Amino acid sequence: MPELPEVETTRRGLEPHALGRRIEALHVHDRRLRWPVAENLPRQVAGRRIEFLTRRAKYLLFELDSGDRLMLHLGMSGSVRVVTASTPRRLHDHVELHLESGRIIRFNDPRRFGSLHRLAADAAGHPLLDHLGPEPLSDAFTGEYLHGLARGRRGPAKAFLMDSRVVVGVGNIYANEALHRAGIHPGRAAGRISLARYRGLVEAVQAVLVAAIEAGGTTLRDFASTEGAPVYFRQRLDVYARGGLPCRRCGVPLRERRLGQRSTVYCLRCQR
DNA sequence: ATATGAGCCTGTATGC
DNA sequence: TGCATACAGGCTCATA
Repeated sequence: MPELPEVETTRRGLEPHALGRRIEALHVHDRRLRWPVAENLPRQVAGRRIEFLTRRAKYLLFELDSGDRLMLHLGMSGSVRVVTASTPRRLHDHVELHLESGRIIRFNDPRRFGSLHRLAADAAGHPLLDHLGPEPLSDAFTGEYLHGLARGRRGPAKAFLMDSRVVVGVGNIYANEALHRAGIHPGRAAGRISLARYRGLVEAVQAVLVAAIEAGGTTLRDFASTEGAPVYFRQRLDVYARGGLPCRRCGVPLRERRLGQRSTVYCLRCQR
């Protein structure tokens, strides 16, 4: 499932193929994504040039010379490949961005939890972006910030960390990893964690994300020649999907339970 | 206001 | 072997 590192790696892989290119056409083969793709989208972006490719949370933003932005979310199972017209379409290739270079950016998404929107140049914002918290790798994401926001909250730390209004880009895998690294029990009330420990959590989140982005960067050299982005990076994970296996730090078997409808793995001894 | 649960989907793994 | 069922999860929405 694409988390922030996968999205960022996708952005970097796409950038050399997209930047400065004109969009010849946008083909939508299946509109039924997380939200239906607007019917007039193709004609709104046809002929526009891609000036920048940026990222906000897990959204990829194609900034066009019209001032509009194309906003692509990979959802859970989405991935992108750069191909040419001779590459046959695969099952679940829902959207194609045909570039004047002859390259095609193909979006594949079996579960269709992804989405594609247009942000109009004159629009102030977008409902999906307006309430997002800070980027985890930005200066705004600090122990002080988390500690202050958590005041009085009784909900579990893990849910707090995964709340996109608190901080974006921390999905289930990296929430599990970061909490283990920071020694915080995922079920602990968010409001009952000290400032010092929140500082440690921020460091842990950043370390885990940076490591994953670097792993992605080495896995993936060129989108066109590697047939696109692998959805998963084979990064070493300490706790995720390791329930019952020994904790890498202390050796005690890791616990696994569901917390907030999500699989949660932690060490009873290292995480308090 | 915060907190919790449902639901969108389909590929994969498991159970009978 | 086949079929049925459970599970995975990012995100928003509805409800407590």
